[in-house]
Amino acid sequence: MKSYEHKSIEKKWAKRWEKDGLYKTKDVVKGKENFNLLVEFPYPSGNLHVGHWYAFAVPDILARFQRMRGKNVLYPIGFDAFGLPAENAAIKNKLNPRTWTLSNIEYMKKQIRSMGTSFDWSREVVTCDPAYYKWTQWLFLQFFKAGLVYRKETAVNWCLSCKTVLANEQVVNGTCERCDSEVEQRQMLQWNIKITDYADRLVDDLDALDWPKEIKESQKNWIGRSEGAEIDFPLDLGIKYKYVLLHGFEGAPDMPRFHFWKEELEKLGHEVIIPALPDTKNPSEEEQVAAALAATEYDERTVLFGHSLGAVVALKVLERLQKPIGRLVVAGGFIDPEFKDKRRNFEKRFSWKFDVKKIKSNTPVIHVLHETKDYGVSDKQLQRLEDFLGVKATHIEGEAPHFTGQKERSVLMWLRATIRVFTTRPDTLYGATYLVLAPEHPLLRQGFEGQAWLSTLQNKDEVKKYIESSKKKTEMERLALKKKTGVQLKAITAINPATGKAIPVYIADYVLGHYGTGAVMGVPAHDERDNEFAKKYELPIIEVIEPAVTQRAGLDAVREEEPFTERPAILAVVKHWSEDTYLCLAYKANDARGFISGGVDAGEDFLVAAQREIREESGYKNVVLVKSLGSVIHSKFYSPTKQKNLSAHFTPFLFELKDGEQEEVSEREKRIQEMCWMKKEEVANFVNRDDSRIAWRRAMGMDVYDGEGTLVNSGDFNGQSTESAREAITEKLGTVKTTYKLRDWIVSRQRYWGVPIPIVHCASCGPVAVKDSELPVKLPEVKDYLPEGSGKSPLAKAKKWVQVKCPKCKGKAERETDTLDTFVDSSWYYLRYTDPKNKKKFADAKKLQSWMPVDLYSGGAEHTTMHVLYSRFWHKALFDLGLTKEPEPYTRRMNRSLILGPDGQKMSKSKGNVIDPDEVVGRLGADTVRMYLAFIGPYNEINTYPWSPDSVVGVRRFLERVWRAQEYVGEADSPALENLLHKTIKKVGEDIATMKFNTAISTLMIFLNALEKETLRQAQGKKTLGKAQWENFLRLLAPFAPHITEELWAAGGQKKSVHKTVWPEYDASKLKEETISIAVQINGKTRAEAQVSGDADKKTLEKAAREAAATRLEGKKILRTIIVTGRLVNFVVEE
RNA sequence: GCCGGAGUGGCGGAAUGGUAUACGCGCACGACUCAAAAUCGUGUCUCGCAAGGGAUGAGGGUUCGAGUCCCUCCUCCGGCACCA
Repeated sequence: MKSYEHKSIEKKWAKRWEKDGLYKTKDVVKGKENFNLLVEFPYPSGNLHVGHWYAFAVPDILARFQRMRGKNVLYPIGFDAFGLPAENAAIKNKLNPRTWTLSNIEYMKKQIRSMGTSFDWSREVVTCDPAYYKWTQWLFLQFFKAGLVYRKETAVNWCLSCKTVLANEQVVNGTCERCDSEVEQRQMLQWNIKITDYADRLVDDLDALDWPKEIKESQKNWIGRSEGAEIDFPLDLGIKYKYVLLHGFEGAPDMPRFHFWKEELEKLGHEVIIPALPDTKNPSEEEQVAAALAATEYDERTVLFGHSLGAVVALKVLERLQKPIGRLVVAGGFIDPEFKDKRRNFEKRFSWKFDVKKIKSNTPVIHVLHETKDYGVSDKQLQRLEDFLGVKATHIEGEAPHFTGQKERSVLMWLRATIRVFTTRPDTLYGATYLVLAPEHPLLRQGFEGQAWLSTLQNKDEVKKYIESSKKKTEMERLALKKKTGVQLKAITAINPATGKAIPVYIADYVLGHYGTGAVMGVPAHDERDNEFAKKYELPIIEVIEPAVTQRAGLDAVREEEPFTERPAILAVVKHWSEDTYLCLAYKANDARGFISGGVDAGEDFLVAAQREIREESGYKNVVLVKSLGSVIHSKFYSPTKQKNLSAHFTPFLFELKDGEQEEVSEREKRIQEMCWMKKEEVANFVNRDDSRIAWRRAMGMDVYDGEGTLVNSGDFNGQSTESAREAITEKLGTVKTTYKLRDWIVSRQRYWGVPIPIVHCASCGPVAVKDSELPVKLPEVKDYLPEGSGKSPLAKAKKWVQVKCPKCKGKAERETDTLDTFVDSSWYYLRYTDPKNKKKFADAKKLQSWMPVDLYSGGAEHTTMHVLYSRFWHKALFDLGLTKEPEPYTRRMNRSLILGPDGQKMSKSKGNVIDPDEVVGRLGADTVRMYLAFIGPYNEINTYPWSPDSVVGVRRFLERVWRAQEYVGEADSPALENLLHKTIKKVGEDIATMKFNTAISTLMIFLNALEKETLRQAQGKKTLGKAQWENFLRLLAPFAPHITEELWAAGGQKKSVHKTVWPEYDASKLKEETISIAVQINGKTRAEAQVSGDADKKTLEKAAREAAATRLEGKKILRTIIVTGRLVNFVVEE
């Protein structure tokens, strides 16, 4: 027999398999079920590392196993070939990024082939291939046409030294990943994809997926959905206006919305006039304008508002005034009678002629509000209005179409200055004692919508300075300086809509501009951050929630269905007279630990009651009240001593003992609880009752209670639970709103080496999609790949390429020069695998259907919230467009572990701990490396495994012993090994299916150990193993070590590849052992063993066990005997 | 801080609520050898001479029986992080 020479064996079979097309996958095979196994395709960095082996070679075991189990398996591979490293290398070495990338791919393909993986290379996908990115562009345009893509001024990371935009992942701790220099936030026009439209579905659809919990959780976390309310706080700017509100066609001054606006404006001290316009069912210009003019005097403090036809009247009024007013607001207005739904009878009674010059000279500010679902006013009409007034309309979703709801709050917002806040705790509204705006808040923007709202601001310079300084603050500084800073907007106050009270307004950078509305209400009593801020700026802290806790676990958990006994009570934190210790009680009946507490008798003073309780429970007589510990703490629990549910309302106090004078505590009290003095730092851990914990935190002055409870100081809502108050207060004073942490996906990259965005900019048509027939828009050749300092992509340097004709109007136009984020490329590559060569479609629908969804997707944990989330979104969007048939792309997702260097550190060149797989493969063989990586630990759990150069040798030894074992193969099956073989077949199959490759391998090792023992020792080297047994063993080993098994298989005379054979079946009848050893336990502890036959019944087991433990059972009374067939007998005896 | 995961020999790890430490590495001793390597054999949680006892991060609970289920705490790892 030759020795095991892995090099020649592996080379030989790799060649043969490829020649035979062993792994070519057909889309449909009759009688076979399809199985789509996906691994993340690699970036062609140029060199394969151990991580790649772990990612590709280990799942290959499953792919091979499933094939042997009769599945038609798709195991594809490709390259994620666009991206920065190529461009950086190109800049550095003056190469073409394409050349660099393609040669890397060639090299890596060779390396990947050395793994012995069963990839179907005929389906290879390369994202930088125009044949691929044609469809990336096409899919992007489908989204563009569906309105999922938009351009927006977005804050981007700008590296001051590289003079380019960086992706978030390239910003590490606020500095540039490459050059370590400062990164600044800049506003730039960027292409965005509306992933936030899918936020809800991306969260909700997770429930139905068979994914590990941690992956689902981190996606949920990342999306960060929170439900709450938006509440409007009107501003009092110190100026009183006169509002003239003009109603529309068929309207009247007493319509609910006019009533609402009037009421709200009057609350702020403004004057409101709503003239009744005549002949409202049959209106004429002359009559209506005259009525409006007669209603009042118009001057610079007048705010003129017109709704619908009222807007036309308002414009006419302005035409005739002698002096200007303060402001004009129109909602649902128009200047011509061409409505999109129907004609109106006033069409001919108005002139539809306006003196725009006059109008504009009579008002310094014009606001045009357009309702997004307006049924009458058409886009064309709106456009004409905008053009006419020279003002861009503000698009708002009203309460009802055309702003006809009962309370049109959004209109009100534009009538008066309003700050809208988002909160998840509307129940704490009465405790809002100030407002805070983010420095980026639109109200603060210079010349905000032309409004002079901040004209009365007293400390303009200070505010400006603060805004400037926070803009300059880098992310790093913001993180480092966690202390809250802010500046008050002086002479401006907001009105708390619940209390009607004036509260101060601040700007502070602890409020984020991009989350919620960019403004928050400060509730210092119930929010830690607000509390910190309020303390610093000495703002009032008003408690509006009394904590309410319910004991849910343990012996004092409330008993369901039993009634509660209400009782007023006290809770006393008592400090030692000389030491820094506190009196705690441990209740004997229920393991509860807390402070002294007790009921207050009818008519009894709370302080007196507290002193009485201290005396009764501890015996101490002389106490002094230090302070009251705030509001009542409501607590529901079960009292074992009283044997009933209690609903206690504790008034908490802090006392200090004057001295140690103590009287004897009654026997009854001693039975109930034990008293002890705990050191200050130990109390928090010792006390386990929630009510006592709250009291303790208050005693230590660190309580900001943000839990549930009962409302106080909240007007009509007093006494309600926080839960119901959230709904009730939102209903009355706000609107329900859900916000997300997830932001839209910015896909613009000002980089060369990516997919060109297939859009053309035309001066008259705006951004226009490139025609399908013109796709792909190929990357132009440029001289150098350095980004321009201006933030333009290097594509802009291809001047000729940029100049095109507009696909719509054929006029002069320019190509978009940004490229797409590479996450776009990888958002759909798994779809292309199903039909990689299709020239007419991104993939054929039938082929998609035969392979999608992916059965198992294995990849790195770092992609959980990026690639995996993006591609789920992408797939859902395609689903909505009817391009895919299923709403989720991946049935199962699995995150892979990380392979560390031998020193337990992450492998890196600088640490010198990098394992070169090519070297190890050369020395020990691909089979050894594959198998070692599979053996290192469970593949379906996330962990970190150091590469162990010693352990890898262990696997090599195993394969060498397998090689030698061919010598033991005779003709007749070994009866001694038959049972074990069938057990091995069962276990290995089960373990591979659940990706526990490590235990599958150990099972194979156990079989080989037994085989050697049997052959070498029992049979002294005779050929004991049957040929059939040996071939079964080889088939079990084949998915792990494909080369050596193929060689041994062929050496045994087989012509067909072992990888084309079927997985062995086990014979259930052969799994049973003749004799087994069972455990004999006494009181649950193993004390002896007994040998019984494999099918022994309970009686036999008990008899054998009694004999085995006879001496130990002597003189003991057996109370119970528990018999578990095939396992153990447990005697429960008297101690 | 919040969310998630995990703590078992010297190391990677194994164990449907049922004989804890399978399998592999390492180590020790032995065989083979002039010798070494390779290979093979034996042993290898801990206390104890033994009989026995103890141990799965710590403490408690449920159970005939807990590494596994429940509660409290500690430590480590991952993610998010002023998200209102």
